Order: sequence, then structure tokens, then C-alpha cells
Amino acid sequence: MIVRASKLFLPTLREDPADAEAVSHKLLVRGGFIRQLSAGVWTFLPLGWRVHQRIVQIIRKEMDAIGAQEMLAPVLTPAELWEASGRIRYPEVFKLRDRNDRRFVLPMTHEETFTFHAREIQSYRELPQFWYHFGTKERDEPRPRGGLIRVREFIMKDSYSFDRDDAGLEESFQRHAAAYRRIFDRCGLDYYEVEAEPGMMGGSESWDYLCPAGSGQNMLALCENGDFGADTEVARAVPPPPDFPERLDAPQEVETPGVSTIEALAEFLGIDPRATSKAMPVVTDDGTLVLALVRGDDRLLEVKLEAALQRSFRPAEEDEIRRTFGAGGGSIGPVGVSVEVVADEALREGQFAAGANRDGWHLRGVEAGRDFEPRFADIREVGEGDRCPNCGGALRLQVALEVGHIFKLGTRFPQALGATFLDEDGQERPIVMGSYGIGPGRVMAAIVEQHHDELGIRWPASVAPYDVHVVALPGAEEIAERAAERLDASGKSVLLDDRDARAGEKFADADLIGSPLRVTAGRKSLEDGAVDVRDRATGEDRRVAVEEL
RNA sequence: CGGGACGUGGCGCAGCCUGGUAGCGCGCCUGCUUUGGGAGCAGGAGGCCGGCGGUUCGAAUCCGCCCGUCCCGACCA
Repeated sequence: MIVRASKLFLPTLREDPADAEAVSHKLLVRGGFIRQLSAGVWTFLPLGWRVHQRIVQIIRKEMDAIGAQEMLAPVLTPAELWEASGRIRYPEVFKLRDRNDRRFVLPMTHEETFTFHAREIQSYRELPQFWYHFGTKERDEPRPRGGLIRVREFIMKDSYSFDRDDAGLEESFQRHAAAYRRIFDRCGLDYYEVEAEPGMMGGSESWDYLCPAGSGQNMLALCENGDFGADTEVARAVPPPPDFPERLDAPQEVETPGVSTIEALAEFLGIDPRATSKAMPVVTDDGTLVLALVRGDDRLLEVKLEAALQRSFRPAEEDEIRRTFGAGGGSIGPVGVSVEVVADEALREGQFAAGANRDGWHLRGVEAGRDFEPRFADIREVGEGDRCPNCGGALRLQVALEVGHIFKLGTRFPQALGATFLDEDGQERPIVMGSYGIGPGRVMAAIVEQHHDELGIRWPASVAPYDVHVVALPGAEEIAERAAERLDASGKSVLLDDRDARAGEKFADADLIGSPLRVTAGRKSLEDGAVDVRDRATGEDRRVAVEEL
């Protein structure tokens, strides 16, 4: 197919849009791929939609290859389904009413809808099933940002597996994981498959596909030796060891007037800040007060504590702290308290300074197991300087973009919505479910984040808007046409720049748009009856006769 | 939801502090010249200055409220 630039709606911009920060945001807008309609709401212009469609097609092929069946579920969804699953209470769910006051939801994913249809599955003989669609998702995001990186409406490939038991789910999950790896490979992405925090989806296990990028909402912890990559929300790393002071046989009270920070405490006691501990009292959603304890130089990571407690929580308030510990926030500790203590793994060995539950006093030489009985859990945030849990190599943190997420959901939705089947023994059992999502728009943003230079985008051939960008310069229109036709005949998609514009402008647009090959027909090449072919990625140029294209 | 910034032709910006008939660059239209990396000259079109209210003889400019957009945080399949 030959598309003429003179007829194409391709509004390229010379300057970066003022409100863009992320590279992918700038280049996709400048290149005329996308335009914003409202915060987090984007239109794909012709070029952007072509790329989107190419990504969709790669996903579709790989989903079909594992036996998944494509269908299409609606956006408008009766609220009852979401009441049944309980997800209606999530604040980012768009809700609306019709003229008769019937309540609807605009889904962020389609677990409810697909489970609703899975109710027609009656026998183990019909299992497993893989269903998927490319559906529009809506999210009332509190803060959209970064072009296509975080949006309020987007298309997602979501698939759902239905199995009779956990072993079946494991198999379905692995097949999806393999398909996802092929998809991201074909898209030319550098990515990591990592354990993830399942968040509000729940379920027993989930994996994330994270792409290192200049912008993104996830943080990857990567080992210098390449044997470890994990989302910092779940990463379990080895913190640098403390330089412990001399061991004490029992905790010793020390008066520490006016000392409320870890730095001040370490300095006052003349010890390594790593040999101190920090107490964070929280109140869980059932009203229980819990004391979380991390090393003085560490930060508590809320999602990890939430996972450890299996409940959400809020920080305790000053009066709750005083009532429970008999001291203010800066002076509390784990010794002699009646509440549950969740201590970070880093506190398992050694003696640490801690608050004494007495204003203006601390304890030194506090030892877990001897002076208090905590429940240990990994609740600290991974930091620069940590070591790899596998090989001890240095970890570095890398911003990353989540392009896919797969979940072992189990029976939560089938149970809530009554999707059951009969097994060989005639027993009614809930279907065991998995769900698997990829955002093609995010994939597109991630590709641009990873494939660009100062001039523009360098699309991998598999997803480029056009295979070849033919630039027709004045006097060589005819040879350009012939080149385009020849390329078209050989099955390439061609963008022919036949606009009445200057050479520099055409080259700049070609670089910006970023198709993998550029073919230039102009006076220079005309002398040889040839064209110049340039590789966008390498910048390599060669002169080729039209007949040899 | 907390903090910060911004809103002026299509795009990027100045003007606002110190009120007095709205400006620059790019883009756009016409003509001539030019033509392998974003041309030159000449002429031209295009703006409820985000909205509403207030102060004032007079508001893009000062005050108030609202809306929108971006950034940081909280939040996030």
C-alpha cells in the first residue's frame, strides 16, 4: 500500500509540546501519532493507530497461538455484577446512571463480565477455556500523566482462563507467560518478567512485565550481574550490614533528651544509624494497632506491610500512640508492649537501639527474640546500595513501565458470581480463573522510550507505521513514484512524501516519524537513475537502482 | 486529596509587577525567487487574552470565585 503524505492527516510539530515531560509523550505528539482530548484521554491519529494496530495484531497472533478465542465484551456494564464481586467500592471505577436511574459501571478490566459468561460452562469436559478481547477500559485515575503512560481510557487486551483446578491454572498461567514473552520480544522491547504486587486484584500470584524506561510508575531493582530483577514493591534485597556496638546482656535505658530523629539518635549514642530501629505504629482497617519496626536507615514500604498484614492500614494518630505506648511518636519501641510487632527481616540478627516507650529515653542493646517477640516480614523499601539476594552483586534501581500483568486469580470471581461446573464425581465446584492484561498503548509508549534518538523515533520493523518512507525531492517525483510502486509490489507498506516542501523539512519529518527505512529520490540520485536508501537505526546510506529495490 | 506551576491567534512564548486601543518566533494564505537537512523577499489572514463576578473613567494586567492543564506526593489491574 502506498500512502501519500500530501493527503495524509499527519500534523507534525517542530517543537516539543509545552506540557510534555516523558520522551514518548513528546515524540508521539510531535510525530503526529496522538493528540490529547482531555487529561489522560487521547485520540490516536492515523499514524498512531497504524502502530497500535500492528501491536494489536502481534498480540492477537500470539493469543490465538495458545488457543485463546477472541470475542468482544461491552464497555457499559450493569452495576450488579460489580456489586457481586465487591469491586464497585474502588474509587477509580467510573460509575454512571441511565435515564431510569439504572446503575452502570465502565470497567477497568472485565473479570465480572467474562465470569458472567463463564456461568454457561457446566462441565469439566468444557474446561479449560481461554477467552480474550481488545476492550476499552475506563479508569477514574486520580492523576493521569506522561502521554500514553498513564491514561483514563485505553484499549487493553485482556484474557481470562477458566480451569477446573490449581494445576490447570498453573498450566494456563505458564502458557500465557510464554505468549507474553513472545509478544514483547516481537515488539522489540527490553523487559523483565518479575513477581508483582497483585494489588486490588487479589489472587495468589501475579507477574509483571516491566520495561526499563525514562518514565514510568514502577521501580525495578536490577542486579549488576543480571541474575535478579524485581519490582521494588516486592523485591527482597540484602541491606548493607550494620556496624554493631558492643553486645549487651540486657537492654539499657539511656536518657536522650530532645533526640527524635534517627540521625540525632545515632550521633548521640555514637553508633551506626544502621544499628538503630524505627517504630511506625499503624491502625489496621479492623481497628487493631500494630507496631511496624524497620531498621533506622530503612524506609517502611506500605504495600509490603499491607501484604504482610493482609489488611490495609493508616498511620496511628498521636493520641492513639500515647494511649498505647505511654510516650510520643519519637520515643516508642517494641519492648514491653502489648500490641503485635511486625519487624523487618533486617532486624532478625543483632542488637539495635530503640525507643523506650518513655519520652526522652531510648534503649540500647535491644534484641529480637530475647527482648520482644516479633513476627518477621520483609517490609523495608529496597534502596541503592542493597545487595542481590542471589549473588550478592550490587543492585541498582531503574524506572520502568508496566506493559503487562498476569494474575492467578483463583476462585474469587467465580465464587462471587456463581460460575461453577460439575466434576467427574458430579460435584459442583467453582471455576478456577486467571486473568492476563496487556496495554498496546503502553507497549507503544515503552517502545518509543527504548527506541529513539535526538531526531525522533526509531521504530522496530515489526511495529513501524510504514516499512519505508519515500522522500520525493523536486525534479525526481517520477523516480520516487516508481520506487514506491516497486516497494509496494514487493509487499512493503510505503509512505510517499510527495508534499510541496523543502528537503530539510521532509528529512526531519522522516526522522521524527521513524520508519526503519528511508528512500530518497532527488537530483543527486537521479544522475544514476537510482535512489538513496538510509537505515533509520544505523544512519547507514547506500545508493540503489530502483530496479534492485 | 495535599503541595507547586501554568492558561494570551494552530504551536512555542513575551506583555501582567507599575491598568490606557495585544506583540514576537514558527506555522498558515498569495506572488516572485530558491530547492539533498526545517530558505529569501513582498503582501495578507487569523486572538470572547480559560470562564464568571468585582474594583476602576478604563482590566490581558488589580481582587474574588470557578474551570482546565502540567509537575511532585498520596493513590494505582
